Amino acid sequence: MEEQTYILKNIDSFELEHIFDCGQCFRWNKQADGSYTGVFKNNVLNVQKNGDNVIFKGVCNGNIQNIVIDYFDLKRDYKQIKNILSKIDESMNISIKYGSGIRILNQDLWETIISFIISANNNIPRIKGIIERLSKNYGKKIEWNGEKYYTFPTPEELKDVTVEQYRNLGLGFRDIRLYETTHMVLDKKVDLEELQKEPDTLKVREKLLSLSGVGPKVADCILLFSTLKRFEVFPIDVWVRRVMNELYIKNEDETKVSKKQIEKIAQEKFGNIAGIAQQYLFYWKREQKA
DNA sequence: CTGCAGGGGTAAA
DNA sequence: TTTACCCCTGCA
Repeated sequence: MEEQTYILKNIDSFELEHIFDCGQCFRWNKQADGSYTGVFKNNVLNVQKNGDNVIFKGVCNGNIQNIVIDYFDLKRDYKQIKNILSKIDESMNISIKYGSGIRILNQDLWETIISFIISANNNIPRIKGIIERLSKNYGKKIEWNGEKYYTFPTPEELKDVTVEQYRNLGLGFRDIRLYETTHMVLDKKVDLEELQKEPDTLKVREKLLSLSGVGPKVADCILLFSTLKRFEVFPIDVWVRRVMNELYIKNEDETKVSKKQIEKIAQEKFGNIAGIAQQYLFYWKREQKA
């Protein structure tokens, strides 16, 4: 594959740190020069920001411009979304200023499912390590710029992998979940192409929940961060619970705040773009702590 | 140095 | 509603 370059000029709402460190993806790594390199589908890309211009460079399976526009959700008007959300209240306004360059990536459905199964009760460095080892062992190699990269393995590529082999990669108790989900997808007990076409979000959610290792939080992450693109869902993890309690509920013990309570407030305040609001709040809260 | 809690939850009891 | 679960890290 030949290297391609694409330059976006005068871009609005696009910050590398915000996009890659807001918890939606696991395969983008910061380089010494501040740029990020990542693998998605059969593409390896380096993204660099220079003033208001963004330079995309890498090897792509297709036209780099089309691929970038799709993956980075460039057709969506985040300025308008931020306008709406920032008027809701002052906390939302502050968190949006903090993560003003966030964009929700269009990530491959299969990769998102497996990545977030791995994320359960886990921390980011370990999640990233597991995904890299999975790719290195079972994905396809792509060489670019003297470096080796590996695509995320397809269900077919994981067909013969045993539970024990997963365990040896450091999956821990998630080994069986990965095995079961892979075979449910291979056997079309859950048909990902059908899922992609299904308009009813609740039906899609139900299907996702039937997968092994997918509970409410993971299902919502898949709905929001993959090509399913459901911006109305509001994934609730410990950070989101924390920030929602601090801002709106103010319970002495945040662990006592129910999911339903948080969901209701999110729905009332943020409506059909609650998922994006969640990203601003999550990034804001998490970076403050870090 | 050893011990132990806790981490972007889930499934089974 | 409560509890165990793999593995790694941070900290007492």
